[in-house]
Amino acid sequence: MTFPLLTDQVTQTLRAQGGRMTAQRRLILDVLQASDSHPTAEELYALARQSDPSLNLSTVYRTLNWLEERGFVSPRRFDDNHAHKHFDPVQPDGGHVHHFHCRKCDRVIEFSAPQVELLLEQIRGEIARQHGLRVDDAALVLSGLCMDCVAKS
Amino acid sequence: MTFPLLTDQVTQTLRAQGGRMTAQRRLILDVLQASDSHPTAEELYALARQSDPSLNLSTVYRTLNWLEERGFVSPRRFDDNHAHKHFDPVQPDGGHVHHFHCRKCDRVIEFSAPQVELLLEQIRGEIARQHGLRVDDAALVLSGLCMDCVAKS
DNA sequence: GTATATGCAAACTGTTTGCATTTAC
DNA sequence: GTAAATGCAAACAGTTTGCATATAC
Repeated sequence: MTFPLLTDQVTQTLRAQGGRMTAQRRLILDVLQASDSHPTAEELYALARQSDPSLNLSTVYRTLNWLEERGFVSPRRFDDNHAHKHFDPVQPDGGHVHHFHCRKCDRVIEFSAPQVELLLEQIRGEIARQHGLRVDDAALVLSGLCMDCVAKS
Repeated sequence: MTFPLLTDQVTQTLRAQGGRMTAQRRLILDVLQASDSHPTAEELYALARQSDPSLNLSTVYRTLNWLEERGFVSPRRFDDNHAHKHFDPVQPDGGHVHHFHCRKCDRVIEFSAPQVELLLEQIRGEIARQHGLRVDDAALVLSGLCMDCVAKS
């Protein structure tokens, strides 16, 4: 799951926008590319410091933000600790609610449809079989434009 | 999407575990129940303080954690700001990678299968049609036990 | 040479914790 | 009366920012 072109692409963008390819950025990109473990900023920092102990954590954050703004990396959140959480009441019937997040107005819309549940069940089975693991839960987060924002555009 | 029984259920559990139903807890539960906006702890705090300005933020956190531990509320994370992020390289072909999160060893396993993509496509269409919105992206996070942890148990 | 990045320390946000006081049972 | 919950302040983790210094172009 590595993309040998990442550093090159970034260098191009950098050039196009009057930015500069520094040793730190190159290092961070290398580490990012070499890693398939979804590192957090801190983990990436620790890895990169093995090569350059003088690297600063804020440089890592600045670089990651820069990369994210330009679509080179995408943030994911898996762990429930230390995260900015939203709390929903849990459904008494144990049924599942999934979410749609409008990227324009930030609205969150819940949905749950039997057909969706059925399809998800197939996916869960598929993945469980393929990887030999046990799937207990499936969280689906769709994103796009909600009805209101679609109407406005 | 409200469950009138929430406060009652919590009271029962509380009783069963030697806990106490306080005015603060009742207030937090009421606010949680009345709200369909997926409030964060801070938002919930702000809402609840309208009824009881002496309510403390740490009480809100403690109550939410208590509720979460007992399965009464479930945390969700939607916003990319202020969250504990994991960074992945974005795939150049725009293809999709989904994730499996082992709740025991915290390992994250990527997967992407054409069948899954196909099923997700159906879900996206279904939801888009049902709600009249535009779905640009679908993030699927499965969780359970990974192969290693299954083997160990 | 100049604009851009860096390192460092200090600030900031969201969350947790220790402890004395209050309160539900 | 006693164990459990609260309020408060202080600590904590992850992230951002201001500023002087260094460096890519």
